Amino acid sequence: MTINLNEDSAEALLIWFRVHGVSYPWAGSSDSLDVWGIWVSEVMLQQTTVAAVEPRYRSWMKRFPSPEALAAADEEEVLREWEGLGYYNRARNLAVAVAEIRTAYGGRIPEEPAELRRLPGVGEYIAAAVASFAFGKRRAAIDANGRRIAQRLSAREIWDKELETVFRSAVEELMPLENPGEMNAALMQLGQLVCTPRSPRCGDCPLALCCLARLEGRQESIPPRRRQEVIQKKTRLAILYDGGRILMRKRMKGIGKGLWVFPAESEIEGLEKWWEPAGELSEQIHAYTRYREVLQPRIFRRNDERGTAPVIGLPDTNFFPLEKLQELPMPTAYRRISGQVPDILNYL
DNA sequence: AAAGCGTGGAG
DNA sequence: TCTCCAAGCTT
Repeated sequence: MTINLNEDSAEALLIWFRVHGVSYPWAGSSDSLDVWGIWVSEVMLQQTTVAAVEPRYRSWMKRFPSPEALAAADEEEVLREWEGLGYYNRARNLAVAVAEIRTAYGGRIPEEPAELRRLPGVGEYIAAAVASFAFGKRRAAIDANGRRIAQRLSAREIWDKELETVFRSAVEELMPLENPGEMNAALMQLGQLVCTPRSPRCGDCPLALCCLARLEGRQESIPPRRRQEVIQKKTRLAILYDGGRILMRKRMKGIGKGLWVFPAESEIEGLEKWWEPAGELSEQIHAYTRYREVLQPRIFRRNDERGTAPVIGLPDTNFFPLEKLQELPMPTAYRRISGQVPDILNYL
């Protein structure tokens, strides 16, 4: 197997990057290395688009400008700040990692990839990215962009250990001694702007001449599309309103762990006995991994205000005053629902 | 080691 | 509207 990367193509790539590359807020300059910001950006950017990350990165760095600031925050607030980005374990891992850094490294973020790699939430990619961007190490950070580029350069339909080894050593060999991270950034942005998953702009590509997929006209079909079926679900939600407070449930495991949600009607013990429907809110779609769930929220109020307290029969729940919902981390679909609740209450 | 983990933007 | 998939990691 071959990858036709040489000094000339690497040079062409870097020149392309300097002309067409985009500078993001997390790009540390050589004189003001912001290690923390680079790390945060890498975590946010995993499986998440640059467009979605940019505004959230700014607010996160404002609230948690240093590892210490994050280490001092409680989980609820950390998740609230992460809300909307998804994959909430990333935020939890980051919080655990900064706590470890405080105790094991005296608050100093380690420079060596092997040490970074031991922190929770830091895998091969992020370790290499931080080491190269923040500390100038010659380590290839290979992400989805890099894999796609490698597959197209070599016209291989599968990404395997062999291709990884060949590509990694080729990249690391060509990384300049001065600012080697620029090579990683160049590859990623090439994948983002030119060597895109669909309709790659080969006419603008500095590597077009050494690309086998392009040579064979197979750039559109490498890598092959993956397709998986979407499972449809429909869930009725119970928004229980009692004495100015709303019932919420905290998810303790699985999807949305640590986030607060409105319980499903089916989860409430004796719903008809204690509660009466008082209005409907508009449906919301909660799409996650391979599910597409339609949420149908209904407001309920106590059918007998003077009776004994109703049985909820559901653990990890609590009634919160309306203003408090603002502070609870929720999945975004539930956040949209919570935004409608005050309007409905005006009619009660 | 295959599957779980969220969401929004782009086409 | 619908499909694809993104600067991955963990178990």
